[in-house]
Amino acid sequence: MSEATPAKSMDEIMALCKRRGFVYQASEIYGGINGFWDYGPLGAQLKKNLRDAWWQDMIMNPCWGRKGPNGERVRCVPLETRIIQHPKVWEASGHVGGFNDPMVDCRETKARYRFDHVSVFVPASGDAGERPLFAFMKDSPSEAKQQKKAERAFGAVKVVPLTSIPVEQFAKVLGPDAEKVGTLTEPRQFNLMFKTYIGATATEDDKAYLRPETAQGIFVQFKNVVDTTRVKVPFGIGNTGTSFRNEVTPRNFTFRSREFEQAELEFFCHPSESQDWYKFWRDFRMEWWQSIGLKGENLILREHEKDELSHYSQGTSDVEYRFPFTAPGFGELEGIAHRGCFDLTQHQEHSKVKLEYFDQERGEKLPNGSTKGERYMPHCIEPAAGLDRGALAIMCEAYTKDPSRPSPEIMKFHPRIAPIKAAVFPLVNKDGMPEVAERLYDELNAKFGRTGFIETDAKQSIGKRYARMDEAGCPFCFTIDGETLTNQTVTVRDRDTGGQERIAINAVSEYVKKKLGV
RNA sequence: GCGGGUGUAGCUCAGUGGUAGAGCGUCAGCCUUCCAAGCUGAAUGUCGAGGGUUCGAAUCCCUUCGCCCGCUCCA
Repeated sequence: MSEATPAKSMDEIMALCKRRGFVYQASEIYGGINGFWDYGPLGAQLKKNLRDAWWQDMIMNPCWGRKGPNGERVRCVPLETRIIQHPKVWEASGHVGGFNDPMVDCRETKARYRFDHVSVFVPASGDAGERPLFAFMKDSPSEAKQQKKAERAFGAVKVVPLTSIPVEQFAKVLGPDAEKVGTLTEPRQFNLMFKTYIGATATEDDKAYLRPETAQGIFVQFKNVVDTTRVKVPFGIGNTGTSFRNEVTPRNFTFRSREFEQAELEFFCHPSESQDWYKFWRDFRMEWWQSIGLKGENLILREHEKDELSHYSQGTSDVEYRFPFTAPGFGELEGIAHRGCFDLTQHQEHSKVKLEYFDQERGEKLPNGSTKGERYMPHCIEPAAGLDRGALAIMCEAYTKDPSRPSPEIMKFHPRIAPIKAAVFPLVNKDGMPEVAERLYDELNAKFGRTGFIETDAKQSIGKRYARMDEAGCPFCFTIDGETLTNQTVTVRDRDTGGQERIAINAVSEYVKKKLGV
């Protein structure tokens, strides 16, 4: 951790989130429920602003109107797909298999292993008899240690997976770092997908899953979007919505929640252009997070190593933020993955519906001037962002402690994301100031109320009202004072500096408009 | 799932067996012409929940839940 960014206290951030109504524990009056968090009034608006910014910059005006690597405007359309999909969707996507890794625990060492990752030294030939079998993890210290023991016991040894050993024989297995035999539990299933039942009878035949990602809904509707709109590859389909994962250990405030919201774009392109688009999206997504306030060295773009990649991926990058609880490490905000044609191919195989795209602009030129066309399976670039993680990163980044100020805790939100956009205060609650404040408040609320809260408050001292706005992250406060009544000017107080300037009261709307970028 | 810590007002916390507390915040009033100022007053708790021991439990014991840290996990 560098000197420039002193560690922020997660406890203090969480306390402020509760105190000012950003985040509440879900079902708190019943004792809470592990892995679930609710947003209070300010948090709900903050997250909506984040979601709206994504929607605007990814779908309605993708990449701020910038041209893609093909030299044309980036084109995207929205989609809203359901949390519950046909169960076969998750078989095709690989989630049913992948979300069911059986695990074994060691009763002695308390270690937990993925069942299919554990190997065992057994005699090269014949039965071990009453002698133990020596379990180990490949490429861990246990490998050499157990091999030594096994060779002493059996002479020649061979390696077999633990999955090939009948559970009845586990009593003979010596765990990787155990002293006694028989400490491994039988393999247990960990279902990372939430299960539910469709229909009132709720039998096993009615089983369905709550989606672990929004992406599959997009792939499943790819053909409908192509057939019913005038989109042409390359283009993207965006979808925001709630997903569910039965995390083994929900941890770190809202960072690893069991219910969370994603904003995913699946961008479809010709295989030959896919690398260019991958790089394009990777770089834009990094720039986008920076543009909404995650500036500085706490945000990084990290390209995955080859051995980190999924078997189908030809490249993945993460936008990562250094949270107080990950520092000096980073936590993932968004993954930008080159998924190749894996998903569409999988769904084509499982559904038996052709999902290939017929590209009329490709292929050899015909005498009449048109082209012959080319049929291919589009490749897909997937920028998949976590909105709750984004909101959390924004809150952590915004949280600033300045003991030199009378109100030491300040949320320095980017104006575009700030849940409270502006506040209007009469300096004192008399002499006609409240009436002027009321009129200005009405004007601002009518013009900017759709972007967030506009506040007004005449009670208590002006310092206290400014302080409250600092903690809530309101970027500007407009104050009506004695001078307003004579020359029609107000003061603008800047949240981050506490500095003030004086502007004409009829210029306030324009000022806010410009600062909010709306 | 394991181990450690923790849970008292909105927030931070004190309270080790004998009437439930403080600071800050919140609210009301007064005051106040620019930064949590001052004065007066007020509200707020099944002491995380359940059970037990005891004449009596926030306090001791058991169970359970949440949160934090470490392990484990993270397709």
